[in-house]
Amino acid sequence: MKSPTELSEAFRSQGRKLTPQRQAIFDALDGNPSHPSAESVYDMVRVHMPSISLRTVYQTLNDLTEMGEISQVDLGLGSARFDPNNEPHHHLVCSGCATVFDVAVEVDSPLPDLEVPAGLGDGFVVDSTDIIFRGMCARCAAGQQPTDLGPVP
Amino acid sequence: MKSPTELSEAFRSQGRKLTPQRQAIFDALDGNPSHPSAESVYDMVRVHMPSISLRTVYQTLNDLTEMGEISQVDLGLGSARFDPNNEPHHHLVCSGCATVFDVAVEVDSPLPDLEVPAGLGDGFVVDSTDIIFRGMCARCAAGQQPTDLGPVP
DNA sequence: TGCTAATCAGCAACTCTTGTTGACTGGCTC
DNA sequence: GAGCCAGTCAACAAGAGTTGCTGATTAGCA
Repeated sequence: MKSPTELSEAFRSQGRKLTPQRQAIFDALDGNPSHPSAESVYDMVRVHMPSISLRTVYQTLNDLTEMGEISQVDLGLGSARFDPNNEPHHHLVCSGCATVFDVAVEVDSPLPDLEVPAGLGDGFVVDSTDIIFRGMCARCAAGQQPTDLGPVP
Repeated sequence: MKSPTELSEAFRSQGRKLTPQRQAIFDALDGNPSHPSAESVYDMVRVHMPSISLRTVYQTLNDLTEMGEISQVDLGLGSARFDPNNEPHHHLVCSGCATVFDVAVEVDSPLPDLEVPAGLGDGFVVDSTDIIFRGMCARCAAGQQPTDLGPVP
């Protein structure tokens, strides 16, 4: 993801206005290795700006998603997660603490080998491939507390 | 998935009661190649049993999931989908009509090649791998109406 | 400084799902 | 067949997550 400064420029260059609320959200996302939910971003931003509303956080996250600066991923955790990592990657999801890890995996052009029920998926054009590895992170597997990143609600 | 008759037996053998509502739900799922949502199953069942409640459909689908007869998948479509296909498989999701197709894909032991940020996901034990191919089905890509299966809401 | 469109906060409402509750019923025993 | 009871039912409401609406506020520009 771009730095907060670069994001500010990108916002301005698109005719969007730069507000303190948005800057606070940029800061919260900057260098954040977790995959925060909107609620989680809201909590982080409220520390410095208690008056901000959850509505504004959703709006700004959606704006960033529209601009392609972050991506919205649904990992089946009940809420959408926002991912500042724009490199091609997939996800490890810990079923213990709901922490999400990025992971780089090469999947070699899977489509030619697809076995699709006749008449159903043939002719399907694949735009993107999401791979989600579910399991337990080392800490949870060891019965310890989740990593320092903690559960991202 | 088992046939409605086999499911009835399975229910009885587990001490669960067999009600007309449940049988109607078994029938709706039997041989259903789509990946219906609870609401969609509800609609199908209501054709023959208008008095059934959505609550009962959820309850029965969850019972079947608990019994391992069907599986619940979250494909980021806003609602859970129930998948009678118990064979190992992955999913094609059409972003046009939200139709879900089953697909058999071999992914060769991906973990050894994982590149996980140091200190984060190392030691992660993978239980299951979900692969979701997103794109357009042939009909939607051609700008036509969705397949006969129709949009599964 | 003043204007204007974009943005804000707050509220309500929406969708999906599940908890609660009192009434009903399938399956068992007698 | 009658009676019992755990399991199941429908209806209602509520919870979580998200978004639409609206009047007030504000960033950015001239």
